[in-house]
Amino acid sequence: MTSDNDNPIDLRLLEPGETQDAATKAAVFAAAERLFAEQGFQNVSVRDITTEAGVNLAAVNYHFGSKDALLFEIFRRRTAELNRQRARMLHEAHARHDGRPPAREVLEALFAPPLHWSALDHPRRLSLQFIIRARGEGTEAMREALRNDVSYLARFADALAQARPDLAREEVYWRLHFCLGLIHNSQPAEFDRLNVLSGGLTQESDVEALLARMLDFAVAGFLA
Amino acid sequence: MTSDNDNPIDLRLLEPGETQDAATKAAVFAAAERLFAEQGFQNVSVRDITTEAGVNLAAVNYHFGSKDALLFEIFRRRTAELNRQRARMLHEAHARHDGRPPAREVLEALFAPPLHWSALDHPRRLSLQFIIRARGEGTEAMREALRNDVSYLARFADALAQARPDLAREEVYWRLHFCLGLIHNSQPAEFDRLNVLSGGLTQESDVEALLARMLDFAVAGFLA
DNA sequence: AGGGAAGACGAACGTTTGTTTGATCCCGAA
DNA sequence: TTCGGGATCAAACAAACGTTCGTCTTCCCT
Repeated sequence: MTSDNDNPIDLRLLEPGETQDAATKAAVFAAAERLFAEQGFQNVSVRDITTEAGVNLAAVNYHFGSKDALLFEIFRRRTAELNRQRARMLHEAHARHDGRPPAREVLEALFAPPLHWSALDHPRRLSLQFIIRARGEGTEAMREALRNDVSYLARFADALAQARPDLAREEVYWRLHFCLGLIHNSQPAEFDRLNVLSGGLTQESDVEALLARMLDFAVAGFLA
Repeated sequence: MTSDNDNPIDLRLLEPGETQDAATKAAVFAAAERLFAEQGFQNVSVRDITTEAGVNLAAVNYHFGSKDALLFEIFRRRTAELNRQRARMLHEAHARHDGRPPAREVLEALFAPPLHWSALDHPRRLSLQFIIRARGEGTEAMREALRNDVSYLARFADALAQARPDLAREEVYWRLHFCLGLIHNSQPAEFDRLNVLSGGLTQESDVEALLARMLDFAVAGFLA
């Protein structure tokens, strides 16, 4: 049981009908998430997954129906967890400031969960890479889910609009879009290039420092 | 001959050895760029390309060697053109300000070329999507090229460091990285989500307004 | 102890993939 | 006109793909 593996709590929490222990299912899920995150969706075959998980080839279709359904299941579970953490942090920021949190704390609720996931020793490190990948190379079902599930983003837009009531609503959306771009750019390949450019000066492994840097940049940009 | 097609000047400019007119080669190039940009690299087969181009299946391997070589050829040609435009704008900004351009004009040299390409009626609109795609789902050769070709980025970092001499060099690199993230986020899928979120309030088709918005945000973030 | 459903298994299915082959066409040079 | 070589063509290639099929195995329930 490595740190990347699922705990059974997650499995039962999101699928109430699941009564089986399904160790094989969890192994497939964990192996698929890791391989997909590292190599991309189309570059990983069902045989790669089942070999990595040490289970039979037919396990994917038996437990998840199809390769695409497995992909979507991973995507759905991880995005739900990430958005839950963001919503909770935003809620706490509201509670701390009588419903009108400053822009910095709103953006922190947006940035902190994914940035913490990106830490080298975090159990959800590969989940974040998976989600970021889904944005560009995901199934049509994934992209449709990303497109339509904007309810949690709307709450961030509302909070940001409250923090800068003089700003046109349209502008709030654009700047929120820019802030999200900062997160989606937190990919290993981008960090590698940054390291080459800076001659190893930049340390993306220091997550807290990166979060502070990103917040400085984003807050200044949003309040411009 | 649609607007997306290559002109023969490009072909001869980058491959001096080319003596053949090669209308078929240009048709394959144009069809491949469009399909790859729209559907992703792995979701487009050689048969899709040759059918779209109206040529024989073997044309890809005959003219480019392999599917991957064709991909890399498109990538190499388009990134070279984009970086050339950026370098030229940066050079002009230097010329206008005695070698010390303000941050806004440096960032404009970084943002303007890709943003102009993203305009609906621009002949390089799909080229930009292709380049952005290459960042996440590209071949290992592409990602290595992206990682190692930082020479043109170094000049932007130098110019930005001159505009804010008090800023630690390390910080300059980080904020340049953040600025690049704004560009990479200019994908159709992201714009779609933004439109859903804002209820159609945001108009990404107004490229000049978007460039101004992005510059406001990035300059404030960089000077924070 | 026995019955039965769920799970795991090896093996094969039919497609689709990128690539290669050898014949044929076309057109400029001799 | 004849020759020759680059360009195009239909056809086939082996490999890899996702999925499905029967058949064992396992283990809980009565």
